[in-house]
Formats: sequence, C-alpha cells, structure tokens
Amino acid sequence: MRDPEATLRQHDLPVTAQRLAVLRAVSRHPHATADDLAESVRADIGTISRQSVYNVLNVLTDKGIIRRIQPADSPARFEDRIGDNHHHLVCRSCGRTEDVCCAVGEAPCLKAHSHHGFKIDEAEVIYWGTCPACQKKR
Amino acid sequence: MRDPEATLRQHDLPVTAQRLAVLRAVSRHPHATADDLAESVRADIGTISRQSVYNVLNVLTDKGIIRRIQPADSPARFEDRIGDNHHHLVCRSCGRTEDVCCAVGEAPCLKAHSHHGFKIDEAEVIYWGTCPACQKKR
DNA sequence: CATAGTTTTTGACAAAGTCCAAAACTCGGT
DNA sequence: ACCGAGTTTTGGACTTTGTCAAAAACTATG
Repeated sequence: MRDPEATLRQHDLPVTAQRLAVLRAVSRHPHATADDLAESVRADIGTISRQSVYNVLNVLTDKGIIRRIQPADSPARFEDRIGDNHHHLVCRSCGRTEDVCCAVGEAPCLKAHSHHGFKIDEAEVIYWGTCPACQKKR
Repeated sequence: MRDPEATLRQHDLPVTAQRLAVLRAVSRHPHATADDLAESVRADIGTISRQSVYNVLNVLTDKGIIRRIQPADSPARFEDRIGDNHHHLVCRSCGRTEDVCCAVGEAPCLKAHSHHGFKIDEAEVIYWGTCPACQKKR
C-alpha cells in the first residue's frame, strides 16, 4: 500500500487513526486474521475495539481496497494484494497461507462459463496441503 | 447411495437408526447443511439430537463416505457424490449450490505441483455467482 | 442373553462475527 | 478557529455454527 491516507480519500472514506492503522497492519501482515490485525494495530496505535476492526475490514473489503479470503476451518484472512488474480495455498494443520500464481498461465480454470443459469463472476481456487514446518513435526 | 446399511458395515461402523437416517438424508438432499439434515432426519425417524447429527456427519466424512464442503459465509454442506472430482457453483446471495464438472477436461488447474515447500494434496475450486432466482429478484 | 465397547443424548461451552445505542470524531462551511 | 451534521468508534449483548464431556442407551459379539 503506497499511501493509506490517499487511498482512503480516493474512496471517499473519512480518514481515521483506526483505518490508517488497520490498512498498515494488513499491508505488513498479509493473510492475517481479524484478531491478528487487532493485535498488530494495538501495538501500533495503542488501542482499538474489536468491533472497529471488523467495521474497518468490512468497509475496506466492500470498497475493494483489500480482499477477504475465507478458507474452511479458519477465520477470515485479509490481504492487500488485489487485482492480480492470484490464488492461495493453505496448510491444513497450521493454516499458514501463501500466494500462488494461477497454475496454468492465463488462468484457464478461471474462465467463467455459464452453468445451471448462474451468472458466474469469480472462480476461487484453494490449494490444500502441508507446510514444511508441519511436515517436519509429524 | 445404494445400500446405506451395507455401506456402514463395509466401514466397520455399527449400524444405528441415526446413521441410516442421516445417510438417507444426505443422499436425498445434496448440499444440505447440518441443520437441514437434522430436520429431514426428524421427518424421517422422529427425533435426533443436534450433537448426533454432527457426530454422524463427522464419522461419515472421516471415513470418506460423504464429503463436506465449506464455502465462505455458509455453514458446512454435505454430499453423497464422491470420488468423481467435481467442483461447486455457489450463489452469493442465497447459497444455492450446484455441481459442475471440471471446466477444462481433465482438470489442469488441479494438477498439484509443489510451491513454497508445501506438500499439496488437493485443489479446491468454487465458482461464485448469482443463481437464476436471485438474478430475477434484484 | 449378558456384557464390553460404542453411540446417543443433554447441556455447557467456544470461536467468529453481527446488532444496537451512546459517545467521539471528521470535515465542510462559516 | 469553531460549529454542526453526519459518520465512526466503542462496549456490551446476542447469534450462529460447532465442539466438549459425562451419563444413559444401544449394538453386536460370544
């Protein structure tokens, strides 16, 4: 995130300390959960309510400034990196999440073609596996 | 599901009325939630505890007899149809879920190749969109 | 049919998030 | 620099989905 304050203004969002701090936290900790981010924000500006973290994350997600990812058996995670159509690789045992470019060049599996009359707007891919650390543990 | 009772015996699971009823319910209502299934089971055998529904669904999932799918913003859903590597199409507004065969023949995007040292065991694809009914509503 | 070992039930609990009303803040206009 | 309208933030209660634990009921083997 180049300039959090400018980003907020561009989207007609009043600039508040909480929003700036959450934006910085998401930027510094990609794939963090709301709780992780709350902690990070508190280390930064001292205090923030749980509800505000959710409020801010929801507004930023609605405006398309950040992206929410919600793998099974994990609280929602958030990221900065948007608009480049990447996917995610999630560790089944610890939840560690990494970005992966689409496996096959220009995303053939993302070609949304109609089925059952649905209007498809996105194809989400999650690769499930075990991260190096968890492979060692067992 | 051909023969629920035989299926249970094949997996060394004691046969109980609850398990049979849950199996039948999953079979009759693909992509139903635990709550939906509980209701369906009650219509069938009269009564079942909430916990038992979860117990049974967990055992059946662990044994690979049924599959659990967990789209974002939805409780878990269950299905009968396993082992044919199909994916899902989910309506963002009502949660309606349909099966779709892999978009590109033999699932190129499902080729699990290593990244970040992870050992990948599955690639999950969810197509997001709006179902015909919800397209009309808005 | 007895009994060892599972299942089922009941009720409390946990995690992640939302709802609501009151207090605090942002920012445009003066 | 200050006011005031409108938005955010806060704190607390609440909801949903699911798990834990112990007692009662059941399955299936001998």
